[in-house]
This record gives sequence, C-alpha cells and structure tokens, in this order.
Amino acid sequence: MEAAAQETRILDAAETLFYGRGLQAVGMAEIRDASGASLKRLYQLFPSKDHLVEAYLRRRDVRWRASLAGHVEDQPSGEDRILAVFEWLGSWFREPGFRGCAFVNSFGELGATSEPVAIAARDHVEALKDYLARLVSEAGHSAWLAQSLLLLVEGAITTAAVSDDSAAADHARETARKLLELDSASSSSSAPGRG
Amino acid sequence: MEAAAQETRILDAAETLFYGRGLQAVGMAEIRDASGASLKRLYQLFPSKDHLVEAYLRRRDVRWRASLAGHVEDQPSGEDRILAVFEWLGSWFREPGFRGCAFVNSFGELGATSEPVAIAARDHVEALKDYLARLVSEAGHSAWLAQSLLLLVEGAITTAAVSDDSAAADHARETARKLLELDSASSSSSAPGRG
DNA sequence: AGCGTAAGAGAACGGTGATTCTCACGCAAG
DNA sequence: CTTGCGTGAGAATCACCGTTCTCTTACGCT
Repeated sequence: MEAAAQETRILDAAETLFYGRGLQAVGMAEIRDASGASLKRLYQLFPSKDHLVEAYLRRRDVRWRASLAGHVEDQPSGEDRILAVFEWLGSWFREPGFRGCAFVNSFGELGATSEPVAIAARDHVEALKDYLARLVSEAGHSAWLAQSLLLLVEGAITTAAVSDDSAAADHARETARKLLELDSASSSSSAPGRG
Repeated sequence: MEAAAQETRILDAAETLFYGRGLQAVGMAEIRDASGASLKRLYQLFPSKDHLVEAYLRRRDVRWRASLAGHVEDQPSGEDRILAVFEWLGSWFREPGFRGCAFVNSFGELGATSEPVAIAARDHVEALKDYLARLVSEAGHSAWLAQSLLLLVEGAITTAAVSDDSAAADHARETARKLLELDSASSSSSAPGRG
C-alpha cells in the first residue's frame, strides 16, 4: 500500500483513539492494530509517538476549522454567520463520542511537559480567535466582541464536555445574540459591511 | 508523625505535582519524595493512586471554591460580588504555575477511562454553577444569567491557560458587566447602561 | 531464475511505574 | 530482657510501553 494512504489510515486511527481516550492512554501497538499498518511502517512515517501526537493535533486543527467554516459559510448574513458558529457547536456536542476540545484536553494532559503540544493548542485557540475576529469584523461589529465570543465558545465546549450537556451551545448562542444586539446599539456604524 | 498530618502533607505534594504536571506524568515515588512519607504509609492512607487522585480533586474543589467565596464575600453589593468572581480569576491566572482548571485538565486526561475523575470534574462544575446561580439570584438577576457567567468563567480559565493570557479575566469581567446591564434593563427597574 | 531490497509479524530490549515484599529496627507490654 | 507489632527504606515484582531488532517472505529487476 502506498505511504500516503497508510499515513491517512494511521492518522485516522490515532485521532479516534487519542481523542477518545487520551494521549497517554493509547499505545503505539493499539494504533498499529487499528490502522492495520505495521510498527515498522508506523515509525517510518512518524519517527516517534511525539511526532504522531503532533501530527494528529495539526491535522485535527485544520479539519476542525474547515468543518466550522463550512457550516458558517452556509449563512449569508454577517450576524447569522456568527450565530451559526454556535449551531455548529451544538451539532458537534451531540455527536456520539464528543469529549471536549482535543487541544484543551491535550494541553491539560501534556502541555506542561511537551512544548509541541502546548504550542499546537495555543495555535489552535489563536486560529479560532482570528476566525471569530474575521466573522465579527465582516458583520460590522467591534473587534472587542470577538474575544467575548471566544470565551463563550471555549466555555461552551468545556461545559458541554464535562457536564455532558449539549444545551451549552444553545445558551452560548443566546448569550452571543444578546452581545450582538448590545454591540449594535453601542457602535451602530463602526465598520462597513464587507471587506 | 500522626496520620492526619501525613495525609495533609501527601495531599499537598500530590496537588502541587498533579496540577503542575498532570496525573499520569507524576509517579507515586515522586509523591513519596515530595511528601516525606514512606511508600508504605502512602498506601496505608490511600489504597491506590486512583484513590489519591480522587482525594486530590475533592480537596482541591473544596479549597478552590472556598477561596473564591472568600474573595467574593469581601464585596457588599450583589453585582460587585459577581464581578469579584472575575477579579479573583485574574489574580489566580497571574499566579506562577497557573495551568488552567485542575478538573478540566483531569477530565481531559482520564475522564474517558476513570469514572471517579469524570464525576469529580462534573461535580466541580456543577458546584460552581450553583454558586454563580446563588450570586446571580442574590443580585436580583435572572437565573438565565448564571449559565452565561459559567460559560464566561470556564472560557476565561481555558483561554488564559492555553494562551497564557491573564487578560482573559478582564475581558470576561467586562463581558459579564455588559450582560448584567442588559439583564437589569430587560428584567425590571434599572438605570441605563453606563456606556 | 537469482539477487537485493523492503515489508510485515512479532520478539526483544530498556526503561518506567504501581504495588508489594523484605528486613532491620524502635518501642511498648509482659 | 524479650517478644512482637508497626515502621521506614528500599528492593523486588509484575506489567506495560516506546522503540528497535530479527527473521522470513514477497516482489522488482535483470
């Protein structure tokens, strides 16, 4: 089998296992079994478990944000796009096996001992923040709002995971809606509609 | 040395190490060394590492909420008490060694494989939610607001930890202040927002 | 067909960690 | 004093895990 396809299968297996059970709870042998690759191939493609963990996080970051953006872009209006973030969150929370933010979980588990993991988590949050800032800006709202939305998103993910309560997404959305109204009232004509 | 004092020293050592580096990254031998107790004593007081982890989480929950409540109660007015939550958060974030929420971290690391850990984390969030609900109620605000505050608090903790940015507390406080104003305006008698 | 290379299966290695066991010792009761 | 229990220090045990090595097989190329 070609290397690229095996790399995909390995990363698929790693993602399912790492996300579902935690980084340290999953051994290389289990990833080998789940991916169908041999240990030798595994180590050829990823020279160590650390490399595999980082690759898992990097790929998940890209896919997670692409999925979010995909849903958001179904909405035409700027404010609806912002609210769509929370609807996407809600559908994610309701997926079986939802277990919170892979990056926050990984940060909590290994952030203190692994620079790459800590950096990957930070990059992910940073990228999310930038994305929210863009949505907020395109909707003609103040940049300040973006940080509030980030807090709501992160808070909803954490709360939904720990309390196993997908309604956190709905509540976050309603809170965001109020903030949006408030922001419209206070800075009515701050930015032109679209860039 | 009496058992109670040793138990305290063990839990102190466990808390520092578990919180600072993660549950699985810390071995019993290290806790033995840091606490000064013997391995035999350690296992007498906590029959397994799982027991010690749970005891660590339970004690930390009580202390964490007591510390929060202590700061909050310095404020006389209902709304100031709510805002004091975020000021307390800010001073926590600025402490050296701050590494996010012990419960969220533990949940991410072992929540999938350890019921006691998952339950301890959930209980902690639940207790925090109840506390916020009480503050909100005592300030004469709608119960709805409490859940929004919970999202802001959790979001601020996560963001501050991952992005190493203690300003998340300030932003969460300002967001909370706006929500408070909005809630005053919508629920009943109140002054206009202060702009 | 014959040779060289790469691959897979799985054993082996080196290290670590949770938990238990050994042993020598202090001390209290007889 | 002696006996026996509880203790601390640390070795021993048992299992697991990341990583590497071995051996055998399969295949490409000439």
